[in-house]
Amino acid sequence: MPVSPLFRPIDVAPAYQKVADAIEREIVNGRIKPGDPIGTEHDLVRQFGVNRSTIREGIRVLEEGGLISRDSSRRLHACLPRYSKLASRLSRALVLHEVTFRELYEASMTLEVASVEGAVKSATEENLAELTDNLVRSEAVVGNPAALAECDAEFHVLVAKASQNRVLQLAREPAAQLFYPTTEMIVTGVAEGGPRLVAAHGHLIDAIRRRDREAGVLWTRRHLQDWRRGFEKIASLDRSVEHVYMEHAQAARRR
Amino acid sequence: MPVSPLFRPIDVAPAYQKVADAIEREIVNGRIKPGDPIGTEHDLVRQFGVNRSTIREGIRVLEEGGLISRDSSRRLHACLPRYSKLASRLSRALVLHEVTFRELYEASMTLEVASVEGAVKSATEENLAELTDNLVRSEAVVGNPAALAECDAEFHVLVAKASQNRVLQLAREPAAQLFYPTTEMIVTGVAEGGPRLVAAHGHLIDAIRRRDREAGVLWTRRHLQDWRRGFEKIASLDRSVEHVYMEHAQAARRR
DNA sequence: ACTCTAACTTTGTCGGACAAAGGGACGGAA
DNA sequence: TTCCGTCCCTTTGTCCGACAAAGTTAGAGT
Repeated sequence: MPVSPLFRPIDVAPAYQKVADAIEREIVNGRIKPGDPIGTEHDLVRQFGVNRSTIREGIRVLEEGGLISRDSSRRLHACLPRYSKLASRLSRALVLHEVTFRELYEASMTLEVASVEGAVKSATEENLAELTDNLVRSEAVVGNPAALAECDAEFHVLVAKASQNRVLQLAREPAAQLFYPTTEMIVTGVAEGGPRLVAAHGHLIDAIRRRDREAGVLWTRRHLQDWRRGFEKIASLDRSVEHVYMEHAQAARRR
Repeated sequence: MPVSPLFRPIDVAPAYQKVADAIEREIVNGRIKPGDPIGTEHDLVRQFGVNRSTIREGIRVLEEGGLISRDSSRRLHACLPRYSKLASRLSRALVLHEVTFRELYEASMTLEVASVEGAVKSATEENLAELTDNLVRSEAVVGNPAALAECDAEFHVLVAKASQNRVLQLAREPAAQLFYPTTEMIVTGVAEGGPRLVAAHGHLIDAIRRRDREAGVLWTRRHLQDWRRGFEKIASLDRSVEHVYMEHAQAARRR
């Protein structure tokens, strides 16, 4: 028969984990706000009553999670986790899970269409200015695949931003980090790829400005189908994403 | 004038970071496969030629990133990052960014509909069996809000799994981790909420089995609109997600 | 008030140490 | 021979103390 619950389960966890959890709690529940200083390692040693090595292990955990970081003088402070850094963790995981380009393509078809729909509904003048600026820069580098691919990635980040939906912004980022690097390969291999890409961006901006949902969705679909056609000229959609693409994500994380 | 590029930039990073990067590279590019042992801390001390404290800090970074973990005997081995753990990082970030329930709702409307469409197209018999099993368990706890909310969360994970699209699975998880805990509050406060939820699940399984895309989309929309109506009885959609919901995510992470 | 320097702090790394827990080997019992 | 218990070794988590490099602060001098 079950004994009466005289004792609560004891929280048994390594000290460094408890340190990390304690600091995380204070940040997540808002008692420590982003930007607030955390104190020196020595402070934490005194407060938690554990050794500095233990504190440092706890700090590493939080740092990797993006909850705290070190400023120019290496002092600790809480901070807002950055989407691109978090997303690169996810990209890495997707690579390890050996997802296929088909999965990437189909998920992106959903996520990018939703982004554009959001942008059509909610884009501000500032968003449109950013997008237009991006378009101008894209046109200038249409013959340079690496630079154009980078512009393309930025363009879609800006579209997602224009949707004013941060959940969507975050949800699309991991796939995008793996998806858009291939753009470089495609516009390198397919001559008309660059101009088509830039033209599609132009139509998309236009649709967003005119708040024309139909057109936005249509051009997003076309844009992605272009990608697909280009990609299928160089590889099968059922190939899994390989580690080479991670180099982009890693570079983005450090940036 | 620019000097000729005689020297490459020196990679200046803390030793623990280099240790983490080196191990990460081996895992991501496949030379160390998930499940492979990493060796003891002492081994790594010898291989990298740095102090054990330094090795340990590097290990914490990788552990937090989900790339390595310790088995029952605390030995290190590479592993496939788990979606729920990664997603809880993202949920945490969303809370810190103070996203609103409206953002969560609108993003989920997209993500869950896409999941169901994928499930309608690709669900296997095994997927259907899992879903049906979940339904049976849900019916058994329809009067218990906490247990029902848990079943609901699991149901939608299973639907995403049935889509066979791991990118989508991962993309929807962060929003879901914040979204579904509210279910408990809703079915507690709204008497007919529980039965309606279970009924919707039943219709969804039916649609997936019949490969009826229209019905799948319809019932997903209804299901989410039910959530919305229920939620608006207890709070505004424009309220931001608060830290209390993180407790669920934290519990899920440790599980 | 401004600048330059010297003293102090903080971080990153190192070396060694020890208790607790687990794994493995060895020997004895069934 | 196979099973089981004990002893030893390894590994991890934690602690202590130390030091160089880089940054910060305070104070002296102009």
